[in-house]
Amino acid sequence: MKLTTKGRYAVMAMADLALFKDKGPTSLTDISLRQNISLAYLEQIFIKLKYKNLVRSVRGAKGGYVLGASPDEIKISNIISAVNEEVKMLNCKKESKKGCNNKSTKCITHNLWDQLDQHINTFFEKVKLQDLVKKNQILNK
Amino acid sequence: MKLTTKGRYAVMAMADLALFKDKGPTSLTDISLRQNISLAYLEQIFIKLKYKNLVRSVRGAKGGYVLGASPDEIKISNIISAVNEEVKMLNCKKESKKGCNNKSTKCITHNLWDQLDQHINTFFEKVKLQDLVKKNQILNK
DNA sequence: TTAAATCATACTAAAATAGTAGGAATTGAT
DNA sequence: ATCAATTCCTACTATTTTAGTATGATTTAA
Repeated sequence: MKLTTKGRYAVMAMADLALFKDKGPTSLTDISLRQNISLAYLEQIFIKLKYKNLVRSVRGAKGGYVLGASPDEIKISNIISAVNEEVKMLNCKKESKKGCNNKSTKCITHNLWDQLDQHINTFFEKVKLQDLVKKNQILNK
Repeated sequence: MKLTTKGRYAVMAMADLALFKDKGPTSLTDISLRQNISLAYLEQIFIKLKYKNLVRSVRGAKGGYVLGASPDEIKISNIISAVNEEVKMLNCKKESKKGCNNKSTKCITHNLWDQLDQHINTFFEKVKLQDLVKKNQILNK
């Protein structure tokens, strides 16, 4: 599981889009200024968001981005996984050369990381964009 | 929140210690061989584990490390936080220069990361070293 | 005395992260 | 038709983190 500023930026930007969704397309310049994120970096992030249909783009002057769905339909997990291609915390198969071979004591902790991954994903599955912009409070579900 | 191989190595090594806890001190050389982790790297990790009293060292020949408490008293969260000094996923105060100032839209996602952090910690708080080695104990008796 | 072990510190290679840079294409407004 | 604002695209780069090496000192059972 990757949880870096890129994912955080993506969520912040999406929340920003949600906040201003009734005012037409929001330009990355605006988001860049409001959220204090480099414009060029935002552009890269939005390419990925668009690819996953989380946003739609409006090109040209007065263009920008709009949400690809309503805020109560977009899960945080969707956003995170859109910008960080890797979702799994640990894949023993891929690390087989490093000693983890799914048997014996070498992979004692395999299940642990697997469960953690599920745990985090579950968390992000439950929280919608809507939850972030509504009173800035995330409800316990 | 940092979840890297260092934390994984630490948990693996502690699990290894737990498995062999009835056979006197376990040397890092043994762990290194069994878990396929560089010896010198393990040494650095164990300095930190020892500092947090998760292990006790026995110096000299036939020495090694023993658990600082019984496996059912050691939480995974203790191990992770011992080797990765930073436990918090995001601290807005420390990032104030980057625009997050705990107010307005700039910190929309603050609560989200805060809750995620709690969520992960809760998970690691619940799992004990004992839980990891239970299954494997049969195999190694 | 010796070998096996921890302890301590400094250095380094590799990878990931977080950007920059420089343009090309599109389109609303004048 | 032109211009400016915008997305789109690709490559490059600086910084930081991670993971690992290297070297040697200290301790202690045999």
